[in-house]
Amino acid sequence: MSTPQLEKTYEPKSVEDRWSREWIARGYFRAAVDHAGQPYCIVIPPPNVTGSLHVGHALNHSLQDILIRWHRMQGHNTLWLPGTDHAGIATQNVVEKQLMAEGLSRDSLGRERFVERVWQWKATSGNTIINQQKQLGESCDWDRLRFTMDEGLSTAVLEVFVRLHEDGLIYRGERLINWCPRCLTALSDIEVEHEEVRGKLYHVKYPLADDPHAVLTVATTRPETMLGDTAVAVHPEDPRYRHLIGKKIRLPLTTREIPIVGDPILVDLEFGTGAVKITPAHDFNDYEAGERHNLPRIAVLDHAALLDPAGMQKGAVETSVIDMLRGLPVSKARPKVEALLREGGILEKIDDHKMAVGKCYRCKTVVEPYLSPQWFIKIQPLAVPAINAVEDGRIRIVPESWVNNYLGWMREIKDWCISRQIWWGHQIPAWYCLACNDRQIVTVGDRTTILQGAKPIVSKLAPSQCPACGSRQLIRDPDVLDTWFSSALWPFTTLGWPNQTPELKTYYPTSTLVTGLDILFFWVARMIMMGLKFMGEVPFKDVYIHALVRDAEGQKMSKSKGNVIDPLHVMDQFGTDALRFTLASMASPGRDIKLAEERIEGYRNFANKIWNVARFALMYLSGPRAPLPPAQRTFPDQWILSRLNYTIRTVTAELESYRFDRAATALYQFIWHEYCDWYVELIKPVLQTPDHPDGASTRHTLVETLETTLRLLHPFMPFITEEIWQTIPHQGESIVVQQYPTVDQTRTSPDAEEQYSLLEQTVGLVRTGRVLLNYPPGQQILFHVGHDDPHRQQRLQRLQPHLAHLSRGTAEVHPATEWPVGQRLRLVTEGLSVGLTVSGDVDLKKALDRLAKQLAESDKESQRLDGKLKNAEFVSKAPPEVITEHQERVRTLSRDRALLASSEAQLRTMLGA
RNA sequence: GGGCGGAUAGCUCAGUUGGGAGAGCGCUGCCCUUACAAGGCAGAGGUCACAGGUUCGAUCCCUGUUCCGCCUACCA
Repeated sequence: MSTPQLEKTYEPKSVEDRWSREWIARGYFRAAVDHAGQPYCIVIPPPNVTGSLHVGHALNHSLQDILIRWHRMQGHNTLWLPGTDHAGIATQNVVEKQLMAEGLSRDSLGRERFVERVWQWKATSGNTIINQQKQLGESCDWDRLRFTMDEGLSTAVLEVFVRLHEDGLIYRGERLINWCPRCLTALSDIEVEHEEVRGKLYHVKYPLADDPHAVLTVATTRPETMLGDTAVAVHPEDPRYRHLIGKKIRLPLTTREIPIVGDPILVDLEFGTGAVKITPAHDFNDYEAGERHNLPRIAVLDHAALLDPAGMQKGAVETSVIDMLRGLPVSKARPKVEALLREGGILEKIDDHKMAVGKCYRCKTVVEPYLSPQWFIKIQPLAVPAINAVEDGRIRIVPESWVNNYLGWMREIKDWCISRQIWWGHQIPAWYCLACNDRQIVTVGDRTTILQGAKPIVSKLAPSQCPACGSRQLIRDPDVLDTWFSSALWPFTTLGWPNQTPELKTYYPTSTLVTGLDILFFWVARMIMMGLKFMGEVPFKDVYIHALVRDAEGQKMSKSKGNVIDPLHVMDQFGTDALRFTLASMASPGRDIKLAEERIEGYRNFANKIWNVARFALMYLSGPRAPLPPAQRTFPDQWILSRLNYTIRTVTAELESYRFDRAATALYQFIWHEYCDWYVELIKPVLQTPDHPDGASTRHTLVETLETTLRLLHPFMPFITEEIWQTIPHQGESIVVQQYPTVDQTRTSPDAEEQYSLLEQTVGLVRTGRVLLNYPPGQQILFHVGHDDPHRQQRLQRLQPHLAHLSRGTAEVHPATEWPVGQRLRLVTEGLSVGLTVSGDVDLKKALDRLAKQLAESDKESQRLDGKLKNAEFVSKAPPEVITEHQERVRTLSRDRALLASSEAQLRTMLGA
């Protein structure tokens, strides 16, 4: 009988390519509503269509694939739904860069041709990450691949927009919003990254209007915005200034006078000078203060964050100043203003000052508060149900520590600015009648602005005429929606909503959402709000939040730092399974992952270990195999089955609580240190003896355990498990669709486990003795073993052949008191004695050191325990079982001690002789 | 400013009802023993950040301190 041969080392590359194609071709990942089993569905966090697989994706996707493969094997009706996100700003940037290289620009093409161009780009480059995902072995239903700009999803976006508008939850208005002067678009609050910088605090003396010699000194970090000041605020209870409230300031560099107002919210008595300038058009706090005091808003910066002559004119800035500053960016204007103030003798001082600046999360340009008409979602009515869903447990966030984070954010959530001034995305379904809005629609050059107050006609389809005046002259709102608007709908639009599809009925609510912390607010919170609003049900039951992947030093990976670990490179070098297993094993909750290549290499070695133990099994598999009931099998077989059962229980329980790290550790421990290190060594004598009476049963256990273990491991290491599984005896066509192992109590054997503990302890002692006496590993030795406890003494008797084999020698099993007289080294632990014959002239120094050390440790421990037992309070208050345990330990220690001491004495005699 | 998380072996991290401190990697020594040198065996290495408190007993529970990380915030 010929058995298949495996190469000596595992070569992942060809195996992975072959199986990732084959699995898809055979349709194993395809879901169908009429499949048997309870539905289990995950929608993938759609990566940017511009993206390529980075290690964060690798982690995120590996964990999802583990969950999905696990549930598929458990017989669930499993759907993992893949897709990509159109990533408005990012994608537009990519294509614009391409155009620039061709000497073209977005504006030169015009909107329609530009959008066409982006679609072209998507058709050629948009599948990069999808192909890489397949390489990672992701078992998504690829036939259901979705894109946020698909026709179906786009219809859903229109539906949602119109319904929210009808419900009064979407409105348009002029507000101060975050504006990226490079992307030339609005951003939502959470698209702004705050970064602490060292800035300066300028103290500027503002003269009073009715007494130019009296001044009020204000403190500001942005002196150039003073041109748009419309008031100065002091605290109404500030004895220094409160008499000034109601008076006026002559605003320097302008010809304006502005009022002094009292504002307890804006002003902090302790900070700066206690007087604050108010610039409602360029600062969020000032904007609100302006509302409270009915102040005008004067914008002195334009949409590119350049000093705007028109704005300055409106602000009555002195003509010479306007000429000096016109068209300058803030960075250049600030020193000029500073110089002007200094010349005017009104710059009191400049202090160093720590402050936070907001930057665009896409391009890192400093974001400006910018006054402009935008679309918003009134968020409070959506947030309340989303808070409830988490509070009452309909949604479980894992790890739980993020719950408060979520709730805190949701309770203070502000209206969501959803309009973006870009071209790539879902264009807002709103039209304006030119006739009715002639005063609100202004065209300057080729730039049309729809001012606040214009009346939009919101509709899924383009209206043919104005319902008010019947005019057919309509223009569409040029803005597109925030990308997160469509991804907030992802869990139900991907399943066919707004159509009531069978998929929607079967798989919604989805089971688990796996994501990184960074998009908890961007995405998760919004999906919950939208899911509850439009489906009336939570979008998923569990949210598992995993860590961030950092480099080995704990630094965030970034291209500019050059410390990125490229998952594709790593997969190429060490194998995909090794990478996946590494990421899973490091996914401990609440801790970031510091990824070093050595770790991946370590798990590459693990894969190789599995490969080789499979080779071993194949090598000895010829011959009959007999499946006896567990109780009738040999001790090693009973033991490994018991351990296997324990491992199945552990892995399953850990996966149920999303402890991928502990599940991975359990698998590693079992496979390497129990199956390979001990079980395989224990059964070698049987396998290597032709026609051994236990041969048939042992071969069966060997392969049964291996096969079960492969299934247990498959979600973590899909490729190698499939490859090996195919070569060993198995039923079925692929491990992908086999049943996940379940606990079987008949496999558990406490007796075999006890037997094993004694074996391990004994063999360990003999091997230690070997090293102490410098006996080479290959040399056969004679040794005695005995135990104080008669029950264990009997066990040793039964273990005799295993002891002899694993210790490479001849084992004499007798109670220590009956050992024949002779020169030997005796090692003792917990009542177990092992004696190695000392022959020839060996160096006994190492052995003596070891005995001395153990004696010292034993004494120390005895003293500690004695101390506790002599403590009356301990004896009276500690639970009885703890006390007896302590007493037992003291007894054992003193018996061990006596034997060790006699052994030491004997060695000394031998040395002296 | 507020909130959260972390501090355990040289490094990365486990440690779930408080009672003898663990793993992986690295390191040291001995071995090419026919599954595997990407390996085997043995071993060294830890006042569990610091200070108090609760308890018979604390790595674990409580309080405070220090250091690090993250999130969040309108000190101009």
